[in-house]
Amino acid sequence: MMDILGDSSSYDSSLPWLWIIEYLAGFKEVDTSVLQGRVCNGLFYSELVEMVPESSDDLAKSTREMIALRCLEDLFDSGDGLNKDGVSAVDNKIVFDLSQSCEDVLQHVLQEADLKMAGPELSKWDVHPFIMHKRATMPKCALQQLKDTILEGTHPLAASLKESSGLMRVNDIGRSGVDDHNAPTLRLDGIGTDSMAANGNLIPPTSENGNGLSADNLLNDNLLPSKRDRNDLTTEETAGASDEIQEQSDHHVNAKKLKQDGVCADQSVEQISVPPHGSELLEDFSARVVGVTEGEGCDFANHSPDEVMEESQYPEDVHDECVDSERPGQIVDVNDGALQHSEKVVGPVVEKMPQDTSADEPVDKVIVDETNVTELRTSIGAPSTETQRKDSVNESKGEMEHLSEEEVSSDNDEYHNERIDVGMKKNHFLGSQCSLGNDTLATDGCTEQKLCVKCNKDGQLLFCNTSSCPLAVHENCLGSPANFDENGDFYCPFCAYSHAISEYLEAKKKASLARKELAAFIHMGFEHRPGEAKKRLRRTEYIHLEQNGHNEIGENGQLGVQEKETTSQNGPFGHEVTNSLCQKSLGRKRQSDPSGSCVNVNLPFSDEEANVINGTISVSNGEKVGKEKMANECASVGGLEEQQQDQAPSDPKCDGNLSFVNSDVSPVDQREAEKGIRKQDLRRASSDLSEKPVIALNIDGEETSVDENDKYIISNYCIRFRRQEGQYTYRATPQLRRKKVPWTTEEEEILKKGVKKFTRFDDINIPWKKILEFGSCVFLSGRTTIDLKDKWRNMCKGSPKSK
DNA sequence: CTAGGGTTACCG
DNA sequence: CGGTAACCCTAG
Repeated sequence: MMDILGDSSSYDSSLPWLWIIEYLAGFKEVDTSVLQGRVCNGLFYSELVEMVPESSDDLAKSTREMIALRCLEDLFDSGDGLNKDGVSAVDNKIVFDLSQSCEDVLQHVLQEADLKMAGPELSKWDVHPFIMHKRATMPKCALQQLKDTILEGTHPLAASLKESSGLMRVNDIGRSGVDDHNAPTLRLDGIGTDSMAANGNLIPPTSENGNGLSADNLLNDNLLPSKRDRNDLTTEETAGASDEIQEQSDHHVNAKKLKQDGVCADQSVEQISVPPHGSELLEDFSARVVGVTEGEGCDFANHSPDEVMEESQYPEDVHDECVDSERPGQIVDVNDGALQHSEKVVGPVVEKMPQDTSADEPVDKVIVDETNVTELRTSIGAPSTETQRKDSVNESKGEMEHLSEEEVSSDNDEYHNERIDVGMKKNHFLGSQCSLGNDTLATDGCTEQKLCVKCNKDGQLLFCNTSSCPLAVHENCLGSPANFDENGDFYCPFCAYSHAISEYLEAKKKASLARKELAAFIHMGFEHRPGEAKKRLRRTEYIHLEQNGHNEIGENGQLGVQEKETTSQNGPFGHEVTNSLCQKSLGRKRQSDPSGSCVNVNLPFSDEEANVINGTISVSNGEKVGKEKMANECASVGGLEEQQQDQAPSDPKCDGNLSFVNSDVSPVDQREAEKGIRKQDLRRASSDLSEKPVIALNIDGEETSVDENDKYIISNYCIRFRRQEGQYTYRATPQLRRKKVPWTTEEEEILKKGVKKFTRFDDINIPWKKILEFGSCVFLSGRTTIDLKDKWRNMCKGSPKSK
């Protein structure tokens, strides 16, 4: 027998075998990183096989395939797509040892999918449907059976395996009377937080695995919210099933801990059945319920009706992101295992639905469940991905494609979530309607018995035409006209809605593509008349800086498209364009060739001047840091801008068009702009680089000089810039000077108070920072400690007594 | 982080 | 053009 788990002969009882078994048996999405270097144990595997001799072949085969698929998934989860050598790429990506021994299988799988032929173009979107399909066709009963055998403990090797796998810990501790024979239950009964922590096997050893993952990390970081959510479900339900006070206490302790992550531990089962994030939960639910309740039902496709539907209907959308985010936290822990039990008790079978854990935007408004769901979602939806989303501005690459995808992705997230919600709602619905008896099979039974899911009565029923949807309902019970497609097939409201979302997403993609093409078209237009465009740009004093090879207004006058759709009041091409460009442009400055090539700068003054100025620009490493901050801040100016939107410069021509705003640096004092660059002082001159009129180009490339109003905004821009310049480290490159921002009387007052408050009579230094914080609510946002100091100095000059 | 000298913008 | 407020730069 091939030792697919590696060839290490060491028998480390602390290895997380539980995870491995869970993973293998249930296609669990284990966080494989924690298994790195720990999965080699030939003895263990041999024993496993020995315990299930009749299925050992299947075990080996399916295990290898599962692992290979997992490798494939991991690879594509990274978004890299396949390299020319898919397998080697996988090897690089998949760090845990299992992959090594599955190379041949993976190779085979790849060939089967003809993936290698696709090469670099192959995207994970192409792969996931295949993977899911592949999985659906693979048996997993052998592993499930294996686990069962271990847990039953009748086999001579069961004891040792039980212990080394970690199964014993959860199985032996607090097995309750409601255990199901066929479904070895991993329970948390009697295991409080402390005992869990003490149970080394339940949580991967921290230091040993080399991942730096602590138990807490695993619980709090690796486990995704919904996973924890489910844990809560588990514990809560279990508590409910037991009268042991201690047990409940432990559960609550556990729940409390988990709750810290924004999970409401007090959610009822029903509430939990519609979790905020849903995806992982669904995944696990699905897999587990199948494994446990269906016994020999090894057909993955049979497990979750909608899964197949989703599979077929949303192959692209569903799988691209669904695995992405579920992976990091997928760990089979005790709670995880305990869920099996809970599910059996509870009943509702949560189907696998398209997953989208990257959905950082809670879709409260579309949540189909009642009560606390919205709150749940809100509390959980954001954490890990929120920042990523926010980073979109900073990481704006100026690539149309990039942004488009991002935009679509963002939007899709919402609808992925929505679909998840629909699916969950469906399950919840089915569960609540059919599983009055605490049996997950009740759901199936309900539909199999051809009873209306609404009234539980038979009669003239409409059956959802989605292949795997079990829903049957009386037309009268629908509450609205039945949905029939063009073929006259009925689709239940859940499937109909899911399908509608799918179509919507598809349309979104098309729109995005169309816009991309439009951008390309525009780009081409300028390419064909570079001179004209260039002239225009010069005439309008448009400053262009090149970055990363992405053109906005290129040196040739090319107009690349930088757009970022926003939902701001300004519509799709509002301020974010400005911000993005602003940020980008600064980035360009940072990256501009120190040699002073002026090619990327279309300055509003003569070439000579430009050259002179450029010659003075040198970018030191140290400066990069400072400017990096500036760039970031520039992006953040958006917040300010939003606040000022009512006053924000606008030009009718820009509305609805692709607007290109010279926000390269800060906008501007119009008067200064009129003066142009006439000072010989290089410092001033280079500062003035930024003080050009804001120019907006409409889609035709016509420049539109933005209204010169609103110095306030400008001032704030400048202030913000300066603020980020930070601590005035040495700057080789002259910086723009901030606009003057007069002190308000309120500011002066708070300054006085602050000085009084924080300065002792004999103090030599005044803690301006504290004072700034003290009066932060009054001080204008751009004020710095230096400003305070200077202002105080001036105040003292004018009125020495004030101090 | 702060102090203090220097610089710039603005206004009368 | 000078005064002043605000900002900039550098040293410690």
